[in-house]
Parts: sequence; C-alpha cells; structure tokens
Amino acid sequence: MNNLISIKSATLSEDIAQQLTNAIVQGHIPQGSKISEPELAKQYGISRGPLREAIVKLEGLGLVTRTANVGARVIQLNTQDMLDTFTMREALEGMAARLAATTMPADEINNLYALLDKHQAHLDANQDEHYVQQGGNDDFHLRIIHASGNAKLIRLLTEELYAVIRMYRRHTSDQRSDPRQALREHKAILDAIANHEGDLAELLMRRHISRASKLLEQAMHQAASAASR
Amino acid sequence: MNNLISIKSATLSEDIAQQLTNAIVQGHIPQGSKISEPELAKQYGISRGPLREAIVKLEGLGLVTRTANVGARVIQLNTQDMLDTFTMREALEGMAARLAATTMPADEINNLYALLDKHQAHLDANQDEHYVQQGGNDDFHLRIIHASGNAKLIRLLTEELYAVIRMYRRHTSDQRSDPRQALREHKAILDAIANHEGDLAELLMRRHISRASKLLEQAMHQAASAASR
DNA sequence: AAACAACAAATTGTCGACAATATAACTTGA
DNA sequence: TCAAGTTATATTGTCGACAATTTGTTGTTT
Repeated sequence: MNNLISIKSATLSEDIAQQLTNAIVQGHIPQGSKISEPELAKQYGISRGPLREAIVKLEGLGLVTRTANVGARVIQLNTQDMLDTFTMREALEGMAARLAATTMPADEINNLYALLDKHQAHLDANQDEHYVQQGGNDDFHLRIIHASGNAKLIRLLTEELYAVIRMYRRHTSDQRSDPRQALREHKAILDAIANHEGDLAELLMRRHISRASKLLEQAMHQAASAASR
Repeated sequence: MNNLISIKSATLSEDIAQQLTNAIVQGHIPQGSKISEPELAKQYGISRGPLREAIVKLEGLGLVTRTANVGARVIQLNTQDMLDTFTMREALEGMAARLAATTMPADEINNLYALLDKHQAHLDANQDEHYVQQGGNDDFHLRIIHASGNAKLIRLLTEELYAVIRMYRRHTSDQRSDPRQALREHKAILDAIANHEGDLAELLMRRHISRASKLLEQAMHQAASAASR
C-alpha cells in the first residue's frame, strides 16, 4: 500500500525518511506508536536496510526515540518538551533576527513588507484567516532565518527543529492565536530589521515566540483537561 | 586493525558511531578525507550495514557530508563555518546561562565555585595550564548547560554541537587564549547565576563565547597564512 | 490465585551477495 | 596532443537470510 505519492529522489532511504517525516508530522502515524520495521517495509515496498537508515535519520530529527533491541517509537508530545523546544527556538530565531538586521538586503526587506501587506489585506477582507495563520506565519519566519546568512543556523532551524515545531502546531488546533496581533508583531520585527536595530529585532522576535509558546501551552493544557474529562 | 579499544555497547552501530566520532574529532581521520565503506568495514571488522547507519548518524551530527551514490566526506574546517557554529553556540549557551540563573540549586553553585577555585589554584601554581584550558573549560560550560534543566537544549549542545566545537578547538592550537582572563569571565558568569540575574548571566556568557570565537578566528587565519607561506 | 520458570513467537541487529551508479582507465578520432 | 566516447573497475545502494534479543505464552509450583 504505497499510501503517499513517491517523491522521486536519488536514494530510497531519503525518500522514506521524507515520507515518514510527513506521516509523523501530519499524524498519519500516531504519536507514541511503535515503528514496526517489517510492517513499514512491507507498506512501502522496500527492504529493511534503507528503512533503518531512515529511522536513524528521524532519531536525529527528534521525531522518534530508539531503544536497542526494542525498536523505535514516535515521540509523545507533551507540554514540557514543547516549552523546551520553543525556548531553544526563541534563542535561535532571536539570534537570526539580530543577524538579519545587519545582513538582509533592501529588496528582500521590501518583499517582506509586501508579504505582510498581503496578510493585512487577507485579514481586512476577513477571508482565509487560516492561510495567514499557517503558511503565512511560517513564510515570514523562514525568510528571516534565511536572511541571517548563517548556514548552520539555517540548517538547524529549518531542517531539524521545524519538523517538531510544525508537529506541535498541527496537533494543537491553536484557535486561541490572534492573527492580527501576530501580524502587528511581525511588522514591528521587520521595522527593527529595516532600521538595522539588531538588539531590538532580537528582543521583539523573542517576545513574539515566547507569546506563541504561552498560547500553545494554554491550548495543550485545555486539550489535556478536556481529554481527561 | 582494531585501532581503538572497543567500548562495549548494546549495538555495533552505536559503537562504530562513537569510535568514528572520536577518530574524526581527534584527527585520526583527516578532515576532508573520503569515508570508504569497504575499507572502514574491514578495519573495524564489521559489515557495511551498521557502518552505514553510523555514517548516517555522523551526518546528523554535522561531522560528515554525504552525497548520494558518491559517499561521505569528513567536513572541512573553515573560518566561516566556525564563526557560524559559535554564533549558534552563543545564542544557545547564553540561553542556558539565563535559565541556569533561576534553576541552578545552591549546592551546585557552590560546587562550581569550588571548581573555579581549583582552576585558580592550578593557575597560581603555574602548573597544568593546559588542564584548565581544555578539560576545565568544558566542565564549567557543560555544568551550566545541564543546570538549565532544558532537556532539548542539553541534548543539542552536548550531543550534537560539542563534537564539532571540540574539533575546532583541537585543530587550532589556541595558544592565544588567556586562561586567567577566561577564569575571570567564568567567575563573573557564576556570580550572575548565583545572584539569579538571568539577563546578566546571558549577556556575560555571550560575551565570553564571542571572545573565544574571535580568538579562534585569529588563530585560524594565522594558521592559514602560515600554511600558504 | 499469584509468582516464577521455561518455552515459543516475533522483532531487531548483522551479514554477505547482487544491482545501480559513479569514477578511472583506455581507446579512438580529430 | 588533446578531446570525447567507451569500456572497465570500484563504490554505493538495496535486498533477502540468518543470529541475537526481547516479548508474549504456557505450564508449574507454592
């Protein structure tokens, strides 16, 4: 049962790693569930060799935990890990914003202003709030990260951390978040970057992420208490 | 040729990953060199299966880069990557120091003061400067990281980043560094933590790492110009 | 009935062999 | 002599099978 369109890639191992990542982030493989090598190998129609390499990769991404001679399990989302992850994100994206304040070229700044204007228009028309919340939000953050010019930082944030972050956001329908407030904060951050105020950009980015983290925490607690009722 | 004492571990793959990490960090496998799977498998007396899993793990640690159908190469140290890495470290350890300022228990603070006193004594006796520089330095930093209480941060810094950091320090004999100055800075950081001044602790830790980074940069430039002469 | 021991089944870890791809060596033509 | 094309070699990617370990089951004993 090849349940996902197979993205052509150089090697089977990469393909599977990508597909497994998506499957986990989107919840097709539920959190806390065991990864059965024979079962998955049969599902994807491959042997266990490349599958195991993919699982090792996922372990590096922090999406699964492995125990010798026992196997791999999808991570179990919980509030503490979320807070820990977002604290790291705060430090790293704060630094990215600081760097971007000195390295982001003028035209890219204008592009980002245009992006925020588009978000504003979407919100004013009261259409597609969800778009601004999800894709738009990521877009803004990713482009600041890339503007940092720090290759290591870019790789860590976009390739390693963001899988888990997206997982947390997807699994907690954060209806609490106020897109208009987020947009205001984005604008303030961009202003600081445009003015080359690194200190301020870092401070604002940290606050912005910290606030998102607190909202997520509330949502998770609410979900947890609802589940236990 | 089993050239390293084999550390007993649950799985061959883990063993090999550990041994390869050491071999790379200590330069037994030179930077930029190609990783030949058949050759290494023969050297360690294992098959290519677990070896490949180990290599995938090393790729996650950023110690090797892999290209499909071509193979793995040990990373090539260069100034830009070093600066990028230390910038990340600055952000992350700065955050760790901030967190430690509110979470580190009193007795652990005392332990760290005792550690610094020991370093001071070593320096005053003019003996074993090297010890203070290498092992002692890491000790201090690692214990602050652990005191942060942030499991994700601890894992990232100690298991992923520090391999590369140690590699940079080892390959550039940083005789420039002034152990006494470093010790003063350590003391100031610890004072801030003891006083629960998170802002200050973060600021000082950042400066401390930034300074180390600049010294390393000078050492690398000097080494580079000496090599081209 | 509960706890423990012995056994059975299934899963993970490891291996050697084959297929696919890339690199090196060689040949041919201008 | 050099360039391009072709063959040969070596290395990586993948597979199926076996060994080692864990987990689940059954049976026995107190």
